[in-house]
Amino acid sequence: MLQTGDQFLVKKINKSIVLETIKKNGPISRAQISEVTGLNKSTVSSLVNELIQEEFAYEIGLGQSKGGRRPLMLLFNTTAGHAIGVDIGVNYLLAVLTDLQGNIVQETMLTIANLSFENIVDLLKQTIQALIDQAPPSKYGIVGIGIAVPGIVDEHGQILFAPNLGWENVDVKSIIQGHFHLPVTINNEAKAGAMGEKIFGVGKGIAHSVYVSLGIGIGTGIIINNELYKGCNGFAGEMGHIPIEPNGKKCRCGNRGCWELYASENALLEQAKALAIPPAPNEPEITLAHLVTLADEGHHEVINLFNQVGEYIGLGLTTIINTFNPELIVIGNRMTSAEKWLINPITRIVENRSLAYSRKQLRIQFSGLNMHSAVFGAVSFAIDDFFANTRISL
Amino acid sequence: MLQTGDQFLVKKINKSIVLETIKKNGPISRAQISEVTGLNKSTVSSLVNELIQEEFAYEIGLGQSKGGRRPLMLLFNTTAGHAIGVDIGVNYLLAVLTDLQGNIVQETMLTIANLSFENIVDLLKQTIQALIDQAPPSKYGIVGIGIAVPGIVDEHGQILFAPNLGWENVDVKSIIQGHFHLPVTINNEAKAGAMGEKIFGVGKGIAHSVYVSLGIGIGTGIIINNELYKGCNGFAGEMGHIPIEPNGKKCRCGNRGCWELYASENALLEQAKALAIPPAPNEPEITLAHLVTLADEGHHEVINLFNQVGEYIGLGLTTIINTFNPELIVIGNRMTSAEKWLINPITRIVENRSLAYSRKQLRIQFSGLNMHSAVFGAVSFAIDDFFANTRISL
DNA sequence: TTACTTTGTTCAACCGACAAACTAATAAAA
DNA sequence: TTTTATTAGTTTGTCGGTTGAACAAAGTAA
Repeated sequence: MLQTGDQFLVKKINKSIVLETIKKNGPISRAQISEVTGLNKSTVSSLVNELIQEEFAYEIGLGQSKGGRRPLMLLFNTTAGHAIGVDIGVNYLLAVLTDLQGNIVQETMLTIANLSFENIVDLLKQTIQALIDQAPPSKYGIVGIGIAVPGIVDEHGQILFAPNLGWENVDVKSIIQGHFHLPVTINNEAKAGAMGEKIFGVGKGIAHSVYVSLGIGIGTGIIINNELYKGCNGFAGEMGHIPIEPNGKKCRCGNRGCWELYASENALLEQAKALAIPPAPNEPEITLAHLVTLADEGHHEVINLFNQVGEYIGLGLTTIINTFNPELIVIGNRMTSAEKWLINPITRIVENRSLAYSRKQLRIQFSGLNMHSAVFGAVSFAIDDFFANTRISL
Repeated sequence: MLQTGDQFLVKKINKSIVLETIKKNGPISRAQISEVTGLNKSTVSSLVNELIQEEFAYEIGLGQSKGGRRPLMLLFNTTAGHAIGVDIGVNYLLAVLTDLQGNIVQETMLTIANLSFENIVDLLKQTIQALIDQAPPSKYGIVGIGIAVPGIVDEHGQILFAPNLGWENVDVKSIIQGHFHLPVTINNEAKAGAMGEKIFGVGKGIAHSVYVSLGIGIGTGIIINNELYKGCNGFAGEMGHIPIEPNGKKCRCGNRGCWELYASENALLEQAKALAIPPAPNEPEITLAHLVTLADEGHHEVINLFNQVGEYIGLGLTTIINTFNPELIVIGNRMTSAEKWLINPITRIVENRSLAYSRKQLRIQFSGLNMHSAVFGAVSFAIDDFFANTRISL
């Protein structure tokens, strides 16, 4: 059964447009909204009044006159409700409580010692409960919980495979939903990162972009027509496993020469070990942070290593550029900390290898969200779902 | 300015749904349409009557009773108008006149001897005029002209670069539009092929698919959410130039090791030449058809060659599968004639190298449209534009 | 013949967007 | 200061579209 049209659909569309306009351009008057959106003044007035009733917007006072009656300025009520986002990393758990515009109210970061499923679920429950307890009272309360995980998630939010956590076929969604009786969305970490950048980061307002999560492995989140592309089963964007070296190293995915074997943090560290580069004095193993320090100190081997890995990153980006002709590529996750040493080889390869046409309007940027892309994305899923579902019923 | 909602939008949506339902499920009664779409009986009745007035649908007679009054069956009026599609190949020009459902009324195929721009434009004009002259009279006449070209086309229909035709920055759209005073759409050959398969071929009804045009070079057309994805400047899908061998052969695009250097018809023929495989007795150069014949006759070297090229094809498909998680990959263009010798290495590589999750629901099919994918796609652009534009005014 | 179904139309009700007329508030000009 | 023009926001009536109920038409089954 297709989505047919009726007056409720019209109202939903227009009300969304009005709210989005207030969110984006606030403080803004009714008259300006009418001008910007093309909607009639009276339509805007009526919709705005409903939004005020529902506490999604409020009047902040009179604005500057432009030669006539002074406008009544409107603002989005960011604290009509709150949302929770969680990023389950391989050895950490980052959780935030935000208002409806993604402003962080409270944040928890903890290191995971015991990787067992039961332990992580317990930590999840405790952390989320703590955040819920700290949420200021509001009209809509906690509107939802978004969770990002480093693994393969299907279209129903089932976690099929998270190798770095040792999980297979686990239903975190039902567990958390059953425990808190709140809407829960589960998404792959790279997809969440893509949405985080799209809503709160450098991807704001950009229709077609690709987020590349360069972490222990590599994942990508693809934004097409302002929406996350999930593919027919939810598995789109597993570009960490595109073949880059046809006869390259064997990957546990079954393929050979996968991109992430050459361009991820893991790849970098393994090669550093192979070169017998010593770890920092007080650490047992070599770390990314230490490699950056060594490069900063002028360590030639390490600088070459970054060059080499950067070139492989650029090679994968070439595939992305020629395939998607995106307006923006955002590079996120742990490897952003080495931006300084990676940006040159990346741009060199991209400029030499990708199609000039597809590259014309392209920007490549490192995430500015400071490792919060995924958690912001998780939040944005929760908030989007809230608006998509609640507002229909009006 | 965003697309706001009003009653006209609602009507446009619903009328489209009704017409699509008739197209897809006809012969069908008003009552059945109401049931299938969820629209009210009276709404359906009123919209159907308008469609009949406009000659987009007609009543074909009474159907079988299901225990009550016999239904009046409706059919889409495929000949309310006609469309023209042209596929400009590297040495041929294929043009068709079809009805509104893509049924071919007339077809012209001619070989191009003189590749000069002026000559091809002349041929285009003559061929199109001949088809227009042969179109049966109808309410809407020729609704549009769609043209597919082997090259890079921007979002405005400008042909920026067609290496195999020797064209750069030519405005065929304005020329043809000015000459015939009909709407003209220009698209890349692979994008057209993708739409052709989506509307008239094996891709019918499939939301996410990728069409791979294996011809002299390689191009791809990406269907996402039932729509062609063009990217931010119209250049998406240039996957012939994704790097497959990082230190491979130099490509004229500036990159190295591009997919099309290893998996296209050209790649196949060049390697055949390198192996000194002799051409057919009466032909100056080796051809694909002849290689297929040799393979059929058991020529080991040629069979190995097909295996090798097929494996490279599979390698690129792996990238497509892991990136897009499509429901369907359609392989089209000239290399389809070697399906028999390519299908095995392709599936072997795909099964060994692509992610099992992403592959679960995947089908890989060779085009059944017999080299007509692109020309059908060109037609579908013309027809789609007609319905998108005409019907708004109602 | 009667009762029940299914199909398609008609008509009043409703809902939302819109345009025009209105009130309100202000700046600039006389 | 008064007048005029301008901008902001509300009110009112109209228009177009979907909907549901009632109805007529045309059938089946017992």
